[in-house]
Amino acid sequence: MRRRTSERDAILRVLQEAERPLTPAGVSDSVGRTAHVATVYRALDDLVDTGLVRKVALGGRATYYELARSHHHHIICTRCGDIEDIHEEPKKLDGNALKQSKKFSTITSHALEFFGVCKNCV
Amino acid sequence: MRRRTSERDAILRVLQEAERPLTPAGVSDSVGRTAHVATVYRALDDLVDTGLVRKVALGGRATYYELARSHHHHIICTRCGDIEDIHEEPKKLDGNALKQSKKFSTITSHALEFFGVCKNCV
DNA sequence: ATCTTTGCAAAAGTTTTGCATATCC
DNA sequence: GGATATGCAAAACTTTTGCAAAGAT
Repeated sequence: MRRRTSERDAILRVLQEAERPLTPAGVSDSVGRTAHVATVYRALDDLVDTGLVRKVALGGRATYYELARSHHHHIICTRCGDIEDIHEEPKKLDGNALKQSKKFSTITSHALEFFGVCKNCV
Repeated sequence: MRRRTSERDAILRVLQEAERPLTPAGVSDSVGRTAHVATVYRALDDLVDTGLVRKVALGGRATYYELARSHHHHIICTRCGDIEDIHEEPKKLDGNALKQSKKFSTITSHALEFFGVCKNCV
């Protein structure tokens, strides 16, 4: 069984209040000494397993995590790093991909990230 | 100016012969002592700038690189790690995303990765 | 009481950097 | 010759792990 602890509550709260995906280090900074970095890593892994949190690969050196709210993707500004949410129809994407695939019969998830220069940085 | 060296040639050759994206460590293993790991990192960065190579975020702890051939994405098997190429119409994706965005007026690139279980692993 | 989670500290893995030397043009 | 790239070694990060102590059910 999985247990509820004050550390995990704090980590979830941080993710809820963040308006953008956070790295484990970012989460750790926000929770301060409430939870050790190692705990943040372990808790994030568990939360991903649980389905409450999603792992986001934005291409930087670290991994990002965000609360698993409604299905969406991101546009990332390659100059300032600003991030905006983009909503897509996942079924259409997955269906098109599956139609082309010879090796796969099921797609369980997908990641779609856009990169550009935001209006502030142009 | 950017210079052509035997190390970069070797690195490009490795990427050409690979049928899947490679990590810097993977490239380094393949080129052997022809190029130092630090050289691989620097060369890959330059090759990305040049546009010959693309950076691929597959969600693992390391970054992957592949030759920038025709525009495509990947399906990754979450059990065995097998990878298959998927071709999409980038303009349609980017156009839809841009239509929704308030902060961005240009999209320079995007990354789309699918995850599933391949037929061998089912 | 038992099983899970935490903190700490150490290790493993990834990426970056300074500097002297070698290489390219 | 002058600018750029390389190797090496060290440093900076990111992530994982073993273990004893603390906490949850």
